[in-house]
Amino acid sequence: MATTTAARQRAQSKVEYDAFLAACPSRELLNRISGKWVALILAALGSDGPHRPGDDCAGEPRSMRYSELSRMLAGVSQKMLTQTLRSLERDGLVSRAVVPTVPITVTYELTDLGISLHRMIRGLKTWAETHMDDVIANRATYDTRAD
Amino acid sequence: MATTTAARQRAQSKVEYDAFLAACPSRELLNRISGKWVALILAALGSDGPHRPGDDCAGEPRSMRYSELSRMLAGVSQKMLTQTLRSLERDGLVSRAVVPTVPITVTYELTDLGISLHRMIRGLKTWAETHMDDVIANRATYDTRAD
DNA sequence: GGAAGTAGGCACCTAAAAGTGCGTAGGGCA
DNA sequence: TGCCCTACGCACTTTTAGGTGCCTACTTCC
Repeated sequence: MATTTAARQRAQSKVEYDAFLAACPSRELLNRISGKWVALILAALGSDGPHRPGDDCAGEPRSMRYSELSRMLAGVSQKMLTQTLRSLERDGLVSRAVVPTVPITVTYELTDLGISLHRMIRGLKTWAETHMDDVIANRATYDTRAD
Repeated sequence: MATTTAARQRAQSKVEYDAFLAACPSRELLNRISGKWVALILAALGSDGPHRPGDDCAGEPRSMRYSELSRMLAGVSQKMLTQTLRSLERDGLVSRAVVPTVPITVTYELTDLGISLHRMIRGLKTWAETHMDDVIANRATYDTRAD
């Protein structure tokens, strides 16, 4: 007995929509880069370090060691750094190289795909720097208005 | 007694780094757009609906009603739709207008700032569509290699 | 010979985001 | 006359990203 035909219809389209969402490349990209440390690592390997406020951050991509990254991204835990680097390596965005020096060291570097992504993120950063002030301002007026 | 001087040094830089992160505009932008429904709502109001696979999605921004959005984004719960719309309105990215028709209706529309953000997200979407396949492929090879 | 660096692994815990379910108040409609 | 529509609000639960702490083996330095 079809007590609720409209509801049934909606449930169906919801299932389809969820399936669509799961396969959506934009969605996956957002999931990929919205991790707390992903953008930071990409920025560090792309040589626009967050600790130089003055420069315009157009450095060459370079390779960095695990401990070097750990010091640069001062707030990151070892677990999260390892985890994030692994997932980035898995996706072919960074490459990992073990160097058999006296104490063994590991270096990480952006791949071509990673460099491409890093450039896109730089565009995102540009938008943020030019427009986020407006957003913050709007937020403030909205909050005071709601008093 | 300074048992661990290096550790103390790291703790200090961690605090500074965390403070830096909290104020970073790029970080805030990522937090803003990485919400599950944010990009979908922006896309819907910007008229590149996710359900038209063929077109190149260069439509005009248009205003939509709450229920219209709710049907288009079939998977969204009413709570999340309201919550996300509110936060977008708070940030000045969409505008809300109550229309006193027979049953009261509410329409939402992109502001100029919202349109600007939407254009940037479209660039992100372009990157995703051209490169995410590679990422998925890399992921697959990595996983099989790790067997 | 204990501290510190080398690059992590493993288990548990927390806090925030998202989902679920129920209620509203007024009206249309079969 | 009892259900559905409008656009939500509120309380509860689930999921998961991220954090904390403790462990490894080996080596060098003081």
